[in-house]
Amino acid sequence: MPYATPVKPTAGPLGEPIRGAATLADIARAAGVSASTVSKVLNAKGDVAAATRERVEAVLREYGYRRRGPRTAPLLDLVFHELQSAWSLEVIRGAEKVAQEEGLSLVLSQSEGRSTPGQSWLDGVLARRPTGVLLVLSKLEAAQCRQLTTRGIPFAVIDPDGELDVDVPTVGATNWQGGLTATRHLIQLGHRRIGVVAGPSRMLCSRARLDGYRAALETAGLRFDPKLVVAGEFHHDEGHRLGKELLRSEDRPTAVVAGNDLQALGVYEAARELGLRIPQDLSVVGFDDLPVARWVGPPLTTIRQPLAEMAAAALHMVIGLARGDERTRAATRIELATELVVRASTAPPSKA
Amino acid sequence: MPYATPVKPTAGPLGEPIRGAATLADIARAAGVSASTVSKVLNAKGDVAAATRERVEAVLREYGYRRRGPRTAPLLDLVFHELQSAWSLEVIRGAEKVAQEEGLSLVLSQSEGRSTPGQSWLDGVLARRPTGVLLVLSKLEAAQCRQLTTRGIPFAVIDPDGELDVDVPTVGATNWQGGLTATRHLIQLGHRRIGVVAGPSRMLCSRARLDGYRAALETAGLRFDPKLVVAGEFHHDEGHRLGKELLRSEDRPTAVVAGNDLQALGVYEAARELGLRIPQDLSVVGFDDLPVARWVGPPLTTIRQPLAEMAAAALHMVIGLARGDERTRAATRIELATELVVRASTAPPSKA
DNA sequence: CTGAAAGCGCTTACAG
DNA sequence: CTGAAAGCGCTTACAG
Repeated sequence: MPYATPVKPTAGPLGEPIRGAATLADIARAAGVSASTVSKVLNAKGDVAAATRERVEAVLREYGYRRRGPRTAPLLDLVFHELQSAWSLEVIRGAEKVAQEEGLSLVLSQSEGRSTPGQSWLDGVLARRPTGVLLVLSKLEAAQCRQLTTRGIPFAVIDPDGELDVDVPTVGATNWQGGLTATRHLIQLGHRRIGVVAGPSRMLCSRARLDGYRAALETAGLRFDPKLVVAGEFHHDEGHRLGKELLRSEDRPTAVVAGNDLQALGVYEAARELGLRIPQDLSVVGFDDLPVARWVGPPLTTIRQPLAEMAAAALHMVIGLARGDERTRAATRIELATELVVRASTAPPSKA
Repeated sequence: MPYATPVKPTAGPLGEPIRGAATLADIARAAGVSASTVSKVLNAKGDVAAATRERVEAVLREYGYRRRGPRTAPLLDLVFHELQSAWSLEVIRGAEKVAQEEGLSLVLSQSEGRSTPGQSWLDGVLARRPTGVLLVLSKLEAAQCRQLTTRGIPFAVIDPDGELDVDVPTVGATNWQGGLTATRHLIQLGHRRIGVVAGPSRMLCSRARLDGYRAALETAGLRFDPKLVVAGEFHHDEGHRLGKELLRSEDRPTAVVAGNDLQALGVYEAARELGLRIPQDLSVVGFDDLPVARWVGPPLTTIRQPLAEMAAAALHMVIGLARGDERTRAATRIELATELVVRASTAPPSKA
């Protein structure tokens, strides 16, 4: 063997070109093609035979090729489905902290309502070559996953929106447990008719929370009444609209479990409009524990979801994958615990 | 002249190496030194005589030198003093929209409580060579300004924290006018004892708002009473603490102008604890018009500050400067209008 | 569709 | 402290 075998990068500070890591010339040699051809594959330029392209891509993947070039500060892409409410801010904050510790800079983008970021976003990612990608409430198509993998860019998803391939690393919270705990809290206070303003059913987290609610009712021997369940987007206005629907009905619930804190505030408003006092006439439980939950009147009882910690865990996962850390590769599904925070929006139902 | 004169970049898509823009070799020629020496100046490596360094830096500035290298997707740095509350999110959102339109990616960082970002941040910026830098409630030291200017990285400041050099581009809101409008609204409702929970006095925007309050009192022929003025950080807890101070006093005000919406929510809580109803017993006006202002009970009357638009304006300013646009260079101080949004937290004082 | 060759823009080890 | 020379990693125009 006339050449030193280039190594697969497995450690070393992020962003620094790794000593001994494969160069374009190494890849060319390993794939049995010229440097020109590898360059064309990498830049999606010029004609390359499909078979050649695949062989080169396989070698790129195998060696974990990353362009050297003048060292640019290492980046990490954070992609939101939607930059919405303090929810996003908590995630940003958690990610920013870890990024700073690890010497990474956060690049922020949003997929603008679409659950999958578009090709222009992916082109941008490939051009800026981040250390990794973190998706929040978004998902990637199979082809997009493959492109990232080919370039050696690892990724993880926070709170996946819909189903995902088994091998996509994810971080979430114990949503089912949270729905269960919220409902049990109300049952223990003596509530029997408990309504739900749920999040959109396309989202896994909403479905899990709703199932937790059902489980709590069932184990308490209470009947599940579909008339007490309404669902909509995770916004204040939806909470308001749906809450009003629920509270105007004949046999209105004495308590409501909301899909998140924003919906809970919408329920607050619906209750105000209908002259119902919280918690005397209506108990409300939220989900998330955003800062605003402490600030409203009355302060909101809610299920705390450790958003900053979830972002931090996901970032550590991506960084571990970028380093080729074996222990990270083994544990790419994480659920962090939720927790009931009792404040002043829940109380026993009035005897009326 | 044996060489074509390299041009100063003045137009063309951001991020693309500009046709005809100066290369390192051009700079060396213009400065009468070798390429090696220019490289050393740029990378702060090796010994370079102070005089040589200055000459080279002058030429770098003059030509607006930007490293070519493999084209990386163009970046824009967004630096927060503190990633706090929905306030930051509005700014991020406004910036993100413009960035997307202009094909820029946002890099997010925070200076962690210090009003000036540290050297490690600056090193990062120099390494990733963004198209520009946007500072939010932060400022740069003179030396940091010079380093950015030398590398041809323009910057602007949103809502500057403290005084700034005259030639630093800034975007703000009409804070004085806002304070005036908020106070006049209360005066017109019949209030005579109007308290203020002001923001920190080190911040220009707080001082301007407070001065607007004084001006409104004076033009209405009302006496300014320093006992009715308290000041603290722009947080809920400070609003709560200071509001309580103000409302527990002997001759309590019938209305409070808060420094921002978060402080106003703190005043809400103080009022609840003291058994004062809003707006019957106490009127409250906020500042910012964050989404939460619509969600609380009662919905908050506030001065709307167009945060997203401010961010957008600042971004356009930076982009204009990066392009060398003359019209941008002429107008680097912008104040966007604030606006009174009347909701349900203000009413005439009770006759008691 | 592929690759040898030239070249680009920058960096670096080293001689002076 | 400075620069000529070699070199790095990649891209590109072009011949086959």
